[in-house]
Amino acid sequence: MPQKISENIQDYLKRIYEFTLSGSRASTNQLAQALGISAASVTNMVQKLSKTDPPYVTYEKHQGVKLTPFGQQAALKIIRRHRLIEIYLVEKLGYTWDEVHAEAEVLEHAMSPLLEKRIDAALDHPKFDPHGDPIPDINLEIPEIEQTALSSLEIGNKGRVLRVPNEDPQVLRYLGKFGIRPGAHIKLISRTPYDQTMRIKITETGNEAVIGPSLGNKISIAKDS
Amino acid sequence: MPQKISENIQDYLKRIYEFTLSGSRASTNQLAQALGISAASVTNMVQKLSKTDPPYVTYEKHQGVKLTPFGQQAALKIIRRHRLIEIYLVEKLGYTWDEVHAEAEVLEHAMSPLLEKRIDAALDHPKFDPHGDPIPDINLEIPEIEQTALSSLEIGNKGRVLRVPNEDPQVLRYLGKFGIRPGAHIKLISRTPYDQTMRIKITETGNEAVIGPSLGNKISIAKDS
DNA sequence: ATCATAATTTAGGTAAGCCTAATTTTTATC
DNA sequence: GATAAAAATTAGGCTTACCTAAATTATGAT
Repeated sequence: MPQKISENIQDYLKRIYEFTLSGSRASTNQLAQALGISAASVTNMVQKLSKTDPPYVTYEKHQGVKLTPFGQQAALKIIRRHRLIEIYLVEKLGYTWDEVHAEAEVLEHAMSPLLEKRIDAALDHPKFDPHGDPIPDINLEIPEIEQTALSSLEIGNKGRVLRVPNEDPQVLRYLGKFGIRPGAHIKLISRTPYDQTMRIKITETGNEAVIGPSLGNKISIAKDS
Repeated sequence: MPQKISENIQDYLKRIYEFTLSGSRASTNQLAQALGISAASVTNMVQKLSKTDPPYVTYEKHQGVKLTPFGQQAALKIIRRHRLIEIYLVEKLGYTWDEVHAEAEVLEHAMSPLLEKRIDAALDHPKFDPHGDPIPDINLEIPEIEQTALSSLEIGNKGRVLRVPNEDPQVLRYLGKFGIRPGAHIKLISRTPYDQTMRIKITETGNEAVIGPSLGNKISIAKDS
């Protein structure tokens, strides 16, 4: 019955997109926590999003949500803007990579198609944001990258960092200190049997860093063959 | 009694600022029209804005509103952002001067203090926006400029354009076509007695342009002595 | 000064998007 | 497969910022 929905759809869609990347559906609770609102509110909004014309999501009670193709386009549109802003702020305005996420989170909603185009052009159509996340192109195509978790690296083997988690400034500053950034070459020194904590060496800086297992799972690398 | 008010205060404050520049109070109807909402809504909001702590405006029934010093600071803060964005878009992203107002109108609300600082620095602390409007500095001081309306120029006399109206893209494109922009040197050729329509010559381009009286009143110049 | 008209305010109401509390459904364990 | 715990939904409410219609106040022309 309803037709149009507000601004913050975009936040819902982005989160749903993230949570359903792996193929599973996004749960009400997951979304509530990620969005910082109550589960009841999520249920409510999700029902609306499934009844627009066309619908943004498919929703079945107690089964979680999935994006429709239409919803996915909408999500990718906003993700493209978010990541373009991030890389722009770093490249052109001297931001550090731990500062850009929060800023982009706000700016993405205020970005016109024209501004998107100009920023894209000013950066010569960048393919990745500062954290290594791929930027959907103008047609919202997103390149598939072969990547594995840092945690799956074997001791003594080497790899190249592809992406790091992007939301927590503290983590980003920690990683930055050691030179762990997209493009950095690393080698796994050791892994404790008890808690899987890793020591890795960063080729470019010569530093060694300690990475816990949960962080290790969020850092993506390409393994050296 | 109330304490905090929403986002769009800023739009109210900006408009009130503009309408009270000349010293008079801003009327309910004026604001309603400028904001594209009903007069009743303006009355309502204005009452709220006069009851915050501290209040943004002083308001007396049927007498219109004025900004308090607090409200004026808030207005200048957003005007600074608006104008910084405008000049940034022109200087760094290839916008034309008729495109930037609408864009800035949205972006100004999404601009963090850090972004403001970076943009200000990237442009080396610009003093004017693309339309010649002064940009309040970091302390929200706004330089007073000696200026008069184009319409007050005497026939045969010369002047330098200081600012042009900034909101209507059509007008801006018209002016741009003749080279009428801040800094341009002009000479008044003639003025019809009947409707005060002026013909002016632009030194830089050699063009002649016809300017009606209402537009002539909105273009500010410095008269050549 | 009166009175029509214009401007403003008041009253009452709506839609969005959130909330808490109560209820229902699912899930996981014994 | 019963049942306790967890997850999700429904019901009912709140706030913000808008609206229209009706009432009030101000203004300006005679």
